[in-house]
Formats: sequence, C-alpha cells, structure tokens
Amino acid sequence: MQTPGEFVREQVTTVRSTVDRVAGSVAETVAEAPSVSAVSSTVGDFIREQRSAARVSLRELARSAGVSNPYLSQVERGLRKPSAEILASIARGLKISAETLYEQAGILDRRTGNPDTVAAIRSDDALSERHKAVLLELYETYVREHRASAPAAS
Amino acid sequence: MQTPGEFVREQVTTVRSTVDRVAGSVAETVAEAPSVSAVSSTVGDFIREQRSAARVSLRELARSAGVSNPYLSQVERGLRKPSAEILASIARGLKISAETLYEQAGILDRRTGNPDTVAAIRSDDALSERHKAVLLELYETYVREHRASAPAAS
DNA sequence: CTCCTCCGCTTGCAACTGCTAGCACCCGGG
DNA sequence: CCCGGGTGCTAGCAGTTGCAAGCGGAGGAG
Repeated sequence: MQTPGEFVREQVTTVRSTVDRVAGSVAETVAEAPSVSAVSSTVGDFIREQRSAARVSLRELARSAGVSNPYLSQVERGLRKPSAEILASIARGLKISAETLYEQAGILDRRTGNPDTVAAIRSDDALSERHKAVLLELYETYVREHRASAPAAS
Repeated sequence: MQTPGEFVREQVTTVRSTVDRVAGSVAETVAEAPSVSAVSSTVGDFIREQRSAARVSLRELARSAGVSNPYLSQVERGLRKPSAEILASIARGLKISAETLYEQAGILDRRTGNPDTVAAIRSDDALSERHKAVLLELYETYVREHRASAPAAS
C-alpha cells in the first residue's frame, strides 16, 4: 500500500493535464507559462492578458463569450467600458470568476488582506479530511507552478 | 477508516469528472449563456423593498447614491437596466454590499461553500485565475458531497 | 499567382443609459 | 384662496454601448 500522499500526487498530475486542456493549451502551459504576472491597470489589459495566456484568439473568445469581435477588441483596448453583463459573459468565456473582473473594473472593492488559504481549507468543516488533503496538495502544486512561471516578487 | 488507497482512488474519479465538467463548461457556456437578460427587473424590486424598509424617499436615496431621482425611479420599476457602477452607487446609498445587489441583478453567481475558504482562494495571488476556477469548482463539489453524505453533522 | 481562411481593427448605426426640465398630486400654513 | 415643499413619474435630450459590415494583412492549399 502506498502512502496517501503518493496517490494524491498522482491525482494532481491527472488534474493538471486536464486543466491544461481547459486552458486550451497543451502541457506547455505549465512549462513556458506566459506572463500573467504584470498587474494590469485596466480591465481591458487584464482581459487581453488572460486571453493571450490561454492562447485564445479574440474572435474565439468573443464567440464563446457571446459578444461581437469588434466590441471585444475595443474593450480590450480600453475604448469601450463594458457593462456588467458583458463583463460576466467575458468572465465565463475566460473561465475566471466574475468577481475578479469586477475588481479589475473597479466596480467591486478589492478583497482586503491575504487570508491564509491553507488555514481556511484546514479549518473548513464542510470538508472531510481526505478532501482537505486533495485540495491542499493541488493547491500547493499550483502555487509551485505559479512561482516557477512568475518569479517576479511583486 | 478504509485503506487510504481506496479513498484516494474514489477521489481521483471525482476530481476527474469535476475537471472534465469544468472543461466542458467552457464550451457549453456559449449555448446556455443568456441567464442574465430578464433578471434585471428583480433588482428594481429589491431596491425598492430595501428603500421602503429603510423609510427613505426615492429622492433621498437618489441623492445619497449620486444618481438622479427620475432615473432611480425607472430603475426600481425595471424600465432601465442600471450599469454596474450605478448599481454600486445605489448599494452604497442603501448601505448594503455591492455583491448582494449584483447577485440580485444576476450578474454574480451565488456561492455555496464556506465564504472564508472561497474568499481565501479568490484573493490568493499565488494562483492563476484558471487554477482558482478549478480549485473552487473542486471545492464546491466536495462541499456538496459532504452535505449529501453527512447532513446532520452541521 | 489565385483563392480561401483566419487574424485584429475601423466605420457607421440602432438601441440604450442617465441626465435635466417639467408634470400631476398631496399636505400644512398664511 | 394661493403658496412652498413633499411624494413619484413622464418627456426629450447628449453620450454611450454593442453590433453588422467591411478593411488590410498574414498565412496555407490548389
């Protein structure tokens, strides 16, 4: 019998490859992860960063988000200020949370502080211990990947 | 307790299906996108409820929210669909959180899990947006599982 | 070389937001 | 009676969003 950690690590590998499929790219996403590091000042820049990080064309994102391609182009370049509905659609198309986009757009207050994610998961009584283990292992793997791809310390 | 291997293997299955669902939803989002369109009339009702509950006149709220009174009137009756900025202003005038209003407007999804854990993952800048999405999706699946299997424990 | 497809962008236009000005109504005091 | 001030709502106007149509350019197949 192997240790639970080994199995979990296996699983992390499986998840990671699947996630790469989600991102629309191959396993390279992790290796040569693009520069999502720079903090964008406007929503448009942020959207464009996320889009190019996912290797998605403007038209493709526009289609999957349900907006026209010219309009998305203008939004990304800051020429238009998208409504919240459009913003939510774009967030869905990018598969990121709408809240993040709203924060970028300045219509939602940025969450203050940096609560310890690990502590939050550990103390969450809506999770079993095994589920906590899976989440924590996956979380730490993601953090390692992120640090490797974006070492720029703020 | 069963053997660790069995449990972890169970979870591998769960994780896979969850991540597959995440991947699939990227494509599906296109088809079932329009969930935001008709909901905006409820936000007006909600605003009017909150306002009359606070015994505040329309003009007064309009002034404290920084919008014109006719426009607020139209918003409350569902004749106009306010932008997110206006919505945030109204939320400030009503002294309620913008998130609540956004949920009423249908431009923010209601979250099921422990807010602390969700907030921790969301605000963790050591994660990419896509990784956040996967972790949150997985987390919510676990929470649902937990509630289904042990509802009395809460 | 021609044709085709994809990329992102510019151009006008319908539709909408959010405003100012003004309407009708109700109340308490001169 | 006629004010002045309160309630909410209607009319009409800039300014904006979001779109369809079309542009020039970069590749690939014939």
